[in-house]
Amino acid sequence: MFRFPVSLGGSRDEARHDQITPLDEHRVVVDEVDFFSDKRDRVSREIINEEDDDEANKVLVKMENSRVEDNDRSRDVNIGLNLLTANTGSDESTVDDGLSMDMEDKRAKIENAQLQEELKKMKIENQRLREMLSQATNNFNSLQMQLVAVMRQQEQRNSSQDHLLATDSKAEGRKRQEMQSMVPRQFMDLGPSSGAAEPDAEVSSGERTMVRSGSPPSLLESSNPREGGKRLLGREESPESESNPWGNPIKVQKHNPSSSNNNGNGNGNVIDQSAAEATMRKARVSVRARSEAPMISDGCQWRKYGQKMAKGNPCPRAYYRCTMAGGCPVRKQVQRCAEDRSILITTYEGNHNHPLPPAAMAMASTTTAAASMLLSGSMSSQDGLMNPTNLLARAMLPCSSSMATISASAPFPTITLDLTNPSNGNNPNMTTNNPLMQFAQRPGFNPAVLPQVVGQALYYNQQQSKFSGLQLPTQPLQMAATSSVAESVSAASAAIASDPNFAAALAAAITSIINGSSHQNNNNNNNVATSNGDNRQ
DNA sequence: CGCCTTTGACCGGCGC
DNA sequence: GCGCCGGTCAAAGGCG
Repeated sequence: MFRFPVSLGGSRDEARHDQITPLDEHRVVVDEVDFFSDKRDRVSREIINEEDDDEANKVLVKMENSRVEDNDRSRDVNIGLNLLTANTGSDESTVDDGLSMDMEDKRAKIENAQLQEELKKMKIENQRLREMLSQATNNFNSLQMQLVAVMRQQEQRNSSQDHLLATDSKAEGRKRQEMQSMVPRQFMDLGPSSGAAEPDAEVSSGERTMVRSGSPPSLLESSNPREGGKRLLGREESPESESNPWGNPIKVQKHNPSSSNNNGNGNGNVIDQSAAEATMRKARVSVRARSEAPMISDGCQWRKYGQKMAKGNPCPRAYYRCTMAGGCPVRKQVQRCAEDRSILITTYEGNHNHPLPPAAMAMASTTTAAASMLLSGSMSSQDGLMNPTNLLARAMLPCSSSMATISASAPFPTITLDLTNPSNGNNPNMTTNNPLMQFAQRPGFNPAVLPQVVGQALYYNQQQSKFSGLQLPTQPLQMAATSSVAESVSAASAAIASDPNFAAALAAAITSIINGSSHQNNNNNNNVATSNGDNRQ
């Protein structure tokens, strides 16, 4: 299972060999691999599915030939399919010279029937692999972030060790090492790969959700049964049993008053991880977008389960939960902005525990990335988590003064992605200067796409902020900023992989980030606070 | 009939 | 302890 990220991110052909070789149905595999290519291939397959069998074969051959330049395996399969038909004809003509045309027709019909069955099998297999791809893509994005975080921590640890040798006592250095080494474990435990790689192993008999829905564990929840114990069976897993589904971190601390100070004893890490997981469930991604529609379309199916009048806002707040799979913990709140009712504020919580359609992948990745980011902040310091200086000034602000913010006033960590016009911004031309904003305001833009990129970029920058700003306070800010830019590009690349249509605008945005990085160190964060003003939860 | 929305009630957290 | 508030539940009704 851990191969999925590698295969998706690296050489595609090698990955195919790894996974395909054991299989006998090489035809199917090639077509499935083509699934991974892009939407164009998907459209091609849909066309194929609508064709008659003979026609389908022709079209299929045509499509594979079109990809021969970059895919030798396609050629192999293509040849295989042709040989199947050609050999049949040639055999009959050479060996069975005396056979009548009826016999040939019968054989041809049999061949057609066989091909038909094979096509059906291929379709089923394609469907299955498409779901696997969705899962793997999601896992890949999260794993990639975790890997980079772990690698950077390793670097930071090395540098901090040097620094500590000169300044700190040995005991202090050991303590810091312990604190730092804790975070990567947390990341890995929280990673989606663990849940996706061994979903069955993670399912405990007491997990009502798993039993009920039969779907694989959530990317985040997958780690809960292992570490969290009973308290982690929140409402997202058993909605009827408890009232607080996401386990307020404060509450966790109440229940575990010695949590953060117990690193010394054996339970310290477990308790910290529990608190972090609770924080994870509380992590929110809020999207502000101009929309006349009651909801932005994010590819998921939602069911409204409540509506409340929020204080200070004449517009009611609607509560939705994901209904794409039973027991899915993902919920969202939709509310119009009090100041500008054309702005729709959609807040997402939780992570899906089921395969997602491609259209929904963006938001799922966003929530995962955001939760990881917020968790990582809470692991080291709530100050670091809530301090927008660390997070936003280093990558986002050069591009947009109000595009993404961390809410310090909300009772739980919230990332706000502002895709609206900079009504509160200082630069009225930002809409035209900011590539992301340009993309966000193009017709047909799905606001759900942008958060994926921003969330991942924020994650990386938050990581950088945490390590440089909090654990290594003496490190020059310039260094952190430079590094964070590179990682923003890395995070953005992952997003491109999942949404090719966004590549152009994103590339421009990243360029903007990089170009602006030289100025960002001196930027103040007034815009952050301003844009965050109406982010009330 | 099943699914969805609506809406009042309920519950827990939090501040005073 | 009390009240406020956010979040959720669940009954009732609508809709296809």
